[in-house]
Amino acid sequence: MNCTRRIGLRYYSTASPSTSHFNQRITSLQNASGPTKVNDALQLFDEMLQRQPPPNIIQLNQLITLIVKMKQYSTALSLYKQTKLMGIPTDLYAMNISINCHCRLDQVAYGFALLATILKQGHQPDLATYNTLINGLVLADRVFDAVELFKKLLRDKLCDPNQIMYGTVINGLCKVGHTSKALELLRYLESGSCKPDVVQYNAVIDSLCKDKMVDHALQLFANMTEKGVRADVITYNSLIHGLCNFGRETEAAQMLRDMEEEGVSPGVDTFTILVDSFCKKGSVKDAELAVQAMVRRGLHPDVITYSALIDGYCLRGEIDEAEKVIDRMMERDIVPNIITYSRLIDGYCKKKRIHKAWLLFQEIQDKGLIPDVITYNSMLQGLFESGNPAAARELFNKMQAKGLAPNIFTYRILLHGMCKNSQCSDALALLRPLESTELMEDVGLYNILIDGCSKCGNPNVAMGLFDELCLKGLKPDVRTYTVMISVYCQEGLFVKGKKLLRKMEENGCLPNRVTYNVLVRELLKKNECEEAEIYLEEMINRGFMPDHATFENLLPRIPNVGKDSRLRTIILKLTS
DNA sequence: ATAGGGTTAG
Repeated sequence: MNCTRRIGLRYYSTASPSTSHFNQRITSLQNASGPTKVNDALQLFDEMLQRQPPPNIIQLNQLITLIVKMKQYSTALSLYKQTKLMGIPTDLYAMNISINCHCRLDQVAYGFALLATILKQGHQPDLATYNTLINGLVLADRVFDAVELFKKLLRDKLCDPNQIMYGTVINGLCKVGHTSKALELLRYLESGSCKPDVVQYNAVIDSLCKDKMVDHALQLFANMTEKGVRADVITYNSLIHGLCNFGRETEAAQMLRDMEEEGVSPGVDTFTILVDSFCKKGSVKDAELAVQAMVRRGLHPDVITYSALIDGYCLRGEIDEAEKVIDRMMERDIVPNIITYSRLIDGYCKKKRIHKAWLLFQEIQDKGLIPDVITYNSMLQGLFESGNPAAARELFNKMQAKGLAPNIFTYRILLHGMCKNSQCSDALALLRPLESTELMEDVGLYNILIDGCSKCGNPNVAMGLFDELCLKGLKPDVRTYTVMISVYCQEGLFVKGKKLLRKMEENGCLPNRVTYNVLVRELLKKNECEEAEIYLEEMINRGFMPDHATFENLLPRIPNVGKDSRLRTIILKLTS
């Protein structure tokens, strides 16, 4: 204790007065928060650069790190450019921070260029340098390259990887869904001298949850605890999220109690996971209770929490309650963002209150908020469903004019809407320029088109689309097969329809309730009663009930009393 | 004494 103090004194006594003054200001900025933080840091930076003698690189690195933590990567890089212009010598820390900034800006190549600079200057990159680059590759979705770099470092003995580097690789493997590889690496770490910490476990636990293997995740969590690695709030968040995603809210709530018992404080996001999950399940009541529970702990719901509530109320059609949530936000000075409003707009559209939706859509733009693809998608769907395809088309054009790229959902909404309004040739024309893009790799889009063309009276086009999809190597799903069975039957091609029913099973795609209903209904419509009977029995044996529309076709065909028939027996069995 | 890894909305 005495010793450190003496060292500290010596440090400050040799420093110039301005150095300690700047140190103080950096420290106070590190603890600060608020909207002026970036500007304050920039101002301090300017002051420091104007000082003679120039500030040391350590202080500048500290300050720039602050900027990096606020995700202002390009600003950080421009500050380094300035220090270079001032002739202040750089160091490896500064280089590493710069590499990280380039990686975060999706410029891994620049990162590697800086590595070359380091080497050219005869310096030795360190673990942080390499790790930053590996992570940069991971961030750029080049996990394979990241793993290759890691292997090369091992092979050429360029560095001795530590926990953090293994963690980066584990995280990368998880990101691309190679959870079992990640788990393997984790186990390897456990057996070695470089023991994994909670961060590495978290990556795998989260990945297992996303792979729908929540129980495995829970097991790993237990493993980890046994090994003396304490779970943190992120571990619990992942597990609670995983449990909620599979309807295991009760266990999730228990997990929350457990974590508090273990002395890990849940954060706003922990509760928001629960709120969101209850809302999606339709129980806003429970969601509101979760909000109360968080407030009781002195935590305050944020934009995300409130947005989840809005979604919950909209889902139940309780749009008035959703509106009230906006008021609650305003009272607490929480500013709704584009996602908040998009959910409300979607709620209005689903309630067929298109006028309200449109007004809000305009209003938020007047406020300076910029609608994103999802906002537009909701509006487009709303316009189509309220019987205004022309306005929808106009909005689509406007969105493109604004430089907003439509996504696959936009096209699904648009094509569905157009086909429904007998504009399937326009729809096809719209897609022509997209033929070689990945948008046309979407089975959902084909399903819409096939169904649309057939309903517009173009069964041949529909059949052609199905062939096209198969030729492309896309995998038809239940909906594709169902629509095609319906198309074939409508065209009187019963053999083809029946063949397709068998083929879909062979392809590992089981027919569902809709498939059978469509098949039976179409056969009945075409007076193929014996065939219909066969499939009716099959569907019932598989536990599927005829739906309303099938029944309507079925009832007039029940033979009169006294006459016995299979159909009659089936129906009696069903109605008894 | 300044750098590198993890969760998180539609």
